[in-house]
Amino acid sequence: MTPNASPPGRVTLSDVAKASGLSRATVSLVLRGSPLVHADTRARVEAELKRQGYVYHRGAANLRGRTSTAVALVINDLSNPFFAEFAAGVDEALATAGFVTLLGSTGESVERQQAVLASLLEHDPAGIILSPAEGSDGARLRALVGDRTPVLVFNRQLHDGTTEAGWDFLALDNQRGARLATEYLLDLGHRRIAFFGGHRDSSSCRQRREGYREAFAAAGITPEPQWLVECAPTRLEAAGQTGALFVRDPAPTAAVCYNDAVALGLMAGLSARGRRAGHDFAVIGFDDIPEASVSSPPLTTIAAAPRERGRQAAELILQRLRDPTQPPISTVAPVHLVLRDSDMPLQRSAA
Amino acid sequence: MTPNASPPGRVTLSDVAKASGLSRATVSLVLRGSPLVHADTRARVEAELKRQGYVYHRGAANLRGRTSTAVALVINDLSNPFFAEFAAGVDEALATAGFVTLLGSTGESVERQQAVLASLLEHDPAGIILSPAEGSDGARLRALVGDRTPVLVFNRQLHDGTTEAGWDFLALDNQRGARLATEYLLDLGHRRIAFFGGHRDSSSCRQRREGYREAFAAAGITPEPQWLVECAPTRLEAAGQTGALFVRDPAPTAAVCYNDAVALGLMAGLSARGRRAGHDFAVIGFDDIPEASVSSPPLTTIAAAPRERGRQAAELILQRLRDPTQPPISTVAPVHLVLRDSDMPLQRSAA
DNA sequence: CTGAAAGCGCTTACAG
DNA sequence: CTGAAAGCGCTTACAG
Repeated sequence: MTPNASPPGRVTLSDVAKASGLSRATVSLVLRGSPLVHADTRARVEAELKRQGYVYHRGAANLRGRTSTAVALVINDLSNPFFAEFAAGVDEALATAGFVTLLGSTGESVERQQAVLASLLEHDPAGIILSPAEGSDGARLRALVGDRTPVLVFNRQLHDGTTEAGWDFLALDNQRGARLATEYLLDLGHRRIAFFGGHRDSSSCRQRREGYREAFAAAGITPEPQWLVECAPTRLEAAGQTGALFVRDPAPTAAVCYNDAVALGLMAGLSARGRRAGHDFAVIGFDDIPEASVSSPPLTTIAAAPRERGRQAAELILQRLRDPTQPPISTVAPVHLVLRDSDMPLQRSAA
Repeated sequence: MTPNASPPGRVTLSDVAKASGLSRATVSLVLRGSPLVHADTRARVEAELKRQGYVYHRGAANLRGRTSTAVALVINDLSNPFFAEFAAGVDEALATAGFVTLLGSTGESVERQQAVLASLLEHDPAGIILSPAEGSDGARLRALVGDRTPVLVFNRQLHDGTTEAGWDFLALDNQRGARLATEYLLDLGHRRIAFFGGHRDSSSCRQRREGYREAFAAAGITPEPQWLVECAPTRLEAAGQTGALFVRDPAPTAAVCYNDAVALGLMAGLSARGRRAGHDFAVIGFDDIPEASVSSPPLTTIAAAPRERGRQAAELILQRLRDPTQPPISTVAPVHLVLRDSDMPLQRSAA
């Protein structure tokens, strides 16, 4: 309020204590709502707190109490809407619990991930939510993080196995998602269904392929090996690989895609060949990114509710902070089919 | 490495000092790369640091030195791709400078904004990057933040004026962007051009409308008042308001939209009326969100390069930390037209 | 080139 | 119900 040239200097507990003629201990008790303090004293202190514009210094409190009210969130990249939603969910739930989110991005680089974690660790997070960069080495991560800081691994399994390493794990039900998509297409009458996109060596791709196989097995059908086409999980790569679907006759009439980016790329690839998803070829994605609902046609897909996953991840790490001794838990988050317009029954494609 | 049941307990400077037969002061000097320390001593300390798995406690250092290596980033919502990109840029630049990002989301609520700021302030950020919630009151914010913590306001002006309040300001060149879009449509032969979407009382909307007027003025044309149609800046609202464009004859043949969300909604609204953007009506957006490049048709728009803006915001706040006394600076970030397929010359729409 | 002492802003036993 | 003292993990003068 007063126009000061020099920065005012922080108001501390001591200042407030002095001005109210009390000890710092008493003011501290007021701050944390202790019932030990007399109501009059409390009122007096609170007035003084307000008057001086006191701001609690959580860092000092944490140092003294050897606690931390921060949780580090390490993700690939916020420009991926899936992770942006996830981060929003994490931040929301952490804020509600009185924690602050320390953000770090790896850009899918294992080296940057080490650097980012090292830096975040210096800020003494109570726990870490880590969506590992592709190719992350569990042992190396563990050597860096140590065993003082609990970690929740999200989405991707670490190479040497997460659960065994004693870290919690939250995964999407990849297998069930792909099974749901495949079953739905089978119900629609399709028999020649491709699994399109993704890399065989990624754990999520393996799991989704497994769900695809499962649905075929349940239907008593054996999928042809050439219906499995690999490609990098990007729109561009997928568009470029579209041709691989039609090299042999009879070609597939439908595809379960590794993710939405791939599905969107496939739809573009189909357009380029004079075909249209939902009209003469059925396409199902995975993720339900925001674009899926506004593509043309809107994409039928498997939704993973990333924001809800974020909240769940935050809850899991908070729970771990409350009870550090309970054995590591591995959670599989549900997933569901969202029907839009990119699929259709077999008849139409035969026409 | 050793399977401990009980948590290991933090390794401190004292531990390392003791083990190397030195004082804490010396170890501290090693940590910060002081040239005062003998090379041999340094080597000895560094080996011990590694051996014990020492992790620097930046919070303790900051407390002692009365410094902070955190910057708070308060935004509306990460699920908005514009802000997600912005946040990614901020985080990237802060990380490079050795700072950590404290994340907070307001969800466009002025009350939550107060709460989030209060909470972040307790974590003692060196500075704050604030993209204010709509309707934010500058005086109220300033009362909360005080004048110890520098603030960079991004994107939206505060109600009582930012610059006067002594805070730095980074804005998009809204006016120039809208002028570029309008001029381009005029060049294409359009004369009846709507300004579609946004709320009159938001400063960015006012500025964009001003750019629109400017282009008309330069062309010596007076726009009709009914070409200004308001609506909330969401896809859904925009789709619903599409009809307002065609209530009077002759109707506009083109629209400059408040933002991409509105433009996408308008394109949907046009489709519903049997029209198609880029074919018989010209549409230009603002923001260049990722969806703009994959909509159907891809959207011609004004790009604000949000990631680059994020980096810029981080640079500005870091600069302010270096020199707290320099007068508040107000920066206007450039903006440019990205041509895609949702516009077209007038002739085609006349056909 | 290295060490002893004080202190950043808090909280936690321990007295009274 | 309130206060005096010690200490969280660091850094900063000040000596030597």
